[in-house]
Amino acid sequence: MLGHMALGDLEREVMTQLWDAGEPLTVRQVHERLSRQRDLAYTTVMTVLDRLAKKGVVRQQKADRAYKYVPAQTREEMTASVMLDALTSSDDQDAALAYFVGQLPPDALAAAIEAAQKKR
Amino acid sequence: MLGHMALGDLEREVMTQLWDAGEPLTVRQVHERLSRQRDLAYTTVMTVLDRLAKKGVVRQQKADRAYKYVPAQTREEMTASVMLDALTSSDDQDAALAYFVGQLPPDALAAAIEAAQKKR
DNA sequence: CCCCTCTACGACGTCTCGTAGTAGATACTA
DNA sequence: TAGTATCTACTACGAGACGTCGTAGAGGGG
Repeated sequence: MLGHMALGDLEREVMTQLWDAGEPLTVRQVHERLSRQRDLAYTTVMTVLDRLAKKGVVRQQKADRAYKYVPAQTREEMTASVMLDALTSSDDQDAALAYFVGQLPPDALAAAIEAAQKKR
Repeated sequence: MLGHMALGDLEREVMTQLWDAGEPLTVRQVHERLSRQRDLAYTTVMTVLDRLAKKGVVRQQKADRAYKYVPAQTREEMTASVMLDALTSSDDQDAALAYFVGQLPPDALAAAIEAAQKKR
């Protein structure tokens, strides 16, 4: 159930906070961080986090009284998932991948391959 | 304005017809082809084509009385666009690309690179 | 016992999308 | 010329996603 639904703007902002934090955050903490830039009700943030949890994009872990929320995937994994989804749900995977690769700056591609190689 | 809005299911089916046809089609022609598999009103197809045109995904060309519709991009281009969009709209392009590449079957990647190379 | 903090649940407006009907223009046809 | 078929334009409506909150209720701390 993790695949291929798009996140809304606010949902993406919330994810950004979670990723940037690097550790599980409570609703209150996310709300605080977002409040530096926007004016949002506490419950709004709660609702969004709840929906993200239902989508499987974040996980909740009970911590004391409150829940802490943590992304189910890293930023890169999520981005790569979306790309992979686009690719595999297409009827022309080979051609599409070729075209995609062709549009990439060649050095970026080389760097990515090397980085991927090193990871194994 | 061509970037990054997702197509619905029916919209995708219509695009498939246009791509498969390989030539501009009228509403009627698209409707006929879709009717082989589904039961749809003529105007439904018209609405969808119209919306696709407003999104810039297809172009209309006046032909005689009726419009003909033609995809603005090839299948591969569209798929690659979506992938590229996901990548560039991310905060971690390098890592995401590396991760993506790492998830690909190695031979698929090699084949794609070769195909892309040959194209220039 | 009262207050603060959380979560649970419901609500409402807006947009997108699937689905379609009706009206009006144009053209073919008897 | 009057009628019929064919197109586009415009409107509509229900469902689902999302942004945005409010209220209710549970549980801990003074």
